[in-house]
Amino acid sequence: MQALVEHIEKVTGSGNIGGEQLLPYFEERSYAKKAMLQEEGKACLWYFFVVKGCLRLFFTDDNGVEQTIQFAPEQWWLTDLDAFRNGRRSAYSIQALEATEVLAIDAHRYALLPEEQPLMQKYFRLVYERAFAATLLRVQMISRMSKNDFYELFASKYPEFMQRIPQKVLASFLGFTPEYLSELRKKKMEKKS
Amino acid sequence: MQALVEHIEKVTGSGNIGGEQLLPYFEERSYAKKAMLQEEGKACLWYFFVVKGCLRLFFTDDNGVEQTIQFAPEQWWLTDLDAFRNGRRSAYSIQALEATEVLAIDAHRYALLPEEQPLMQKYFRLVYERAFAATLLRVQMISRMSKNDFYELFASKYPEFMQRIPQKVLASFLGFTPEYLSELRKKKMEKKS
DNA sequence: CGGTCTCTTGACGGAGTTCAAAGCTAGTGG
DNA sequence: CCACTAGCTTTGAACTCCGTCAAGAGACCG
Repeated sequence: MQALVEHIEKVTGSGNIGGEQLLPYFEERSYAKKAMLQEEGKACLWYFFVVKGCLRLFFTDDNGVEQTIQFAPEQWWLTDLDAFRNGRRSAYSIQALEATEVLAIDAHRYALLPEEQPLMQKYFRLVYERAFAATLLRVQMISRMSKNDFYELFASKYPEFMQRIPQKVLASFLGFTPEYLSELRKKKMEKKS
Repeated sequence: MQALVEHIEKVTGSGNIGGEQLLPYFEERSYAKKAMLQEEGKACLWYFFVVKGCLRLFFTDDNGVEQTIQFAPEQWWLTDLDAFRNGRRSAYSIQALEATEVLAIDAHRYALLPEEQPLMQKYFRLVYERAFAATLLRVQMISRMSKNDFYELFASKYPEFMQRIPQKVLASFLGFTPEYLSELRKKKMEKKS
């Protein structure tokens, strides 16, 4: 809970938030590496805030290949937002990439939260405003840059994060095949030497 | 102003909003077709809510080709959010695709608005929550589908909108060249007959 | 009517995918 | 603590989608 309180203070710029007011809305949970937090096609009941570790959101395409849409390391929120908001079945699965601790909130309490805790109205407004701006940037990256350039940009921006995740998963996130990622890595090594 | 009030009521589910409270925050403006509302490289001072008509957000790439990032038809908000929020120069231009009426708000009043009008806190939270969810879907579309499939999906989802915009602009939004769009259209016509 | 801007057509090339097979690594059970 | 196996990563060849270039046909504005 402390991790969330810190994040709220950081985002809203307010100090002295009583964590105990927020406690009843959430459940604290721990998952082992590779544990599934949400399965494709099932009801989407939870929204997760990552305290420690890392999650990924993915689906399985027509060829049976897992395609990763989003990562959520520490201090990120993750769910199939569309399904969660509208009470639909999730189009995605969520899996822990590492041993991960989360705060989980259900749709009912998520709806109450901003109404009962006014600061959360502001908190979520700012969180989404940022997330939206970041996603717009990503749309641009994906559609304007070559896959090679996108890979290099990602590699230079999040070098330590690349150590944490399997290449296969990274390839699907960046939007190409593991084979091609392998080729890019090879080229890059050759250039450096 | 009426158009914004209706949108606020629709999004928040609240009735009876006093439009006169909101009036001092905004300026009502009209633009002719092809008018520029914002120019690449200049300060990003305004956030636009489209009352009537349609705007587009674009930049000019290294080859001098205009690349369209977003459209904003009636009831959409549009600006370079990153530049607007952080007081930076805009990386994009904004142009009217048709004769367009907007409500414009500057960064100062935009910051005050949710603080002074509590309902707007909720309104913007919901607007961004939706926009974020929609953009995530778009990221998926762009990166997982072939350009052909993406075109067909867009064509089936927004047939009337496609009539409103030049093909060149549509091609850059969908992420490919006008030449290739032309080829796709041809293929589709042949299939239908 | 002209002239410019937009849309179409076709030839060609290159980036990225698919398929198949061989080396590597890491987790598992004995 | 080692050996085995399943999955991950690398390699290479063939192929496909889509961008680039160039040139012609329409469409729109003065």
